[in-house]
Amino acid sequence: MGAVSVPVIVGPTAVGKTAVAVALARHWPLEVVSADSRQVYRRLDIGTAKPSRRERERVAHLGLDLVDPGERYSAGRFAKDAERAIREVRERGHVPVVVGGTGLYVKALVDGLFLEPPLDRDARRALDAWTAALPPRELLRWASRLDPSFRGGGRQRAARAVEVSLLTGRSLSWWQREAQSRGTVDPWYVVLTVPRAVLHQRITQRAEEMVRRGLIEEVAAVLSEGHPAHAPGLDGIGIREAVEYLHGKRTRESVAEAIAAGTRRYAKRQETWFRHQLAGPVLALDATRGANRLADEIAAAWARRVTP
RNA sequence: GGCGCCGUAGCCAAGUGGUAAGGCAGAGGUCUGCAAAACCUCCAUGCGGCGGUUCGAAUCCGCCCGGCGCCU
Repeated sequence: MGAVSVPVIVGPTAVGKTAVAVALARHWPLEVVSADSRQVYRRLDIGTAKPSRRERERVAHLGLDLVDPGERYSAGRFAKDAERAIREVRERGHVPVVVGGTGLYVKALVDGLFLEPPLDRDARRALDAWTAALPPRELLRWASRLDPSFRGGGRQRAARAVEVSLLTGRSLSWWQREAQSRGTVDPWYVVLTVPRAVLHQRITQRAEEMVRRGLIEEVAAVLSEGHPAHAPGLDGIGIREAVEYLHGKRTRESVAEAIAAGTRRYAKRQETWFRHQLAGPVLALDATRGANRLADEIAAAWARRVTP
């Protein structure tokens, strides 16, 4: 069976992806398959800017609230979850639309990752502890020793290269080259953009709104469940700054501005990703216009595409 | 009016005679299981202005401008 054609709406944070998806629901009986690495965490609703209850009532969203803040999620898990979600939506006779800003997740779904052999959990944890304690220079040396094709990229990637090599007996680049899987989704990309200055303005507004709507209280509640500050769910922009405040490491007044600054940098990285990493047809739309108008254009373009 | 201190990039800031550190912000980029992550590159022919001393001045001298403080 060949890949199925699926609309994939991407764009930087705060560009208005959710609003467009909701507006699109007037054209299609759609369900959103979220591609967002932060919104998978339960209870962190404000901090991850999840779609509102109202929006979720209008359009079903899959892929939110999948794990507790202490649990690690991953691109590989996402690819599996999203494939299943797409299948289920289709079985219901609805149109699956992938919506999200996590480029790697979209790539994992569309292009596939390499077929990772099962890694021994305990060995992995022990290795994690070892690489984490290694001086950066040493870790990089290990990575290039174990994987001659290691291209650098800092601690995190070096640790991954070391982990795969040591646990499987093959280098990471070997796996990437020899064990590549294929995605099951044929993407039809819609990239939403907005002039940088406008985006920055929206980001500032969103950051202030998060704090006003109770971000800090939300994070305090999650922290009180006993998660360490470095729990997987707590390292997102917004959450991080709230944790810093709650731990006395920054003032309450500085929280919103720090969130905005972090979000601006993140949005820039997202735009770089979407500029260079998407393979497939791309409909680029200026999202300065309203969601309804954008939805009209997307529906029209889609119809032109699928009806020869 | 007098005296003192200060003026270096959008912001913070080091540098007191040898050819402008660093950080933040910003821009561009990399990307195969932590990706809201991690990492890379770029960003002051110029140090408030004008003169002077010197082979050489952000650094020393004079005047001017701006800010702050104290005195009258």
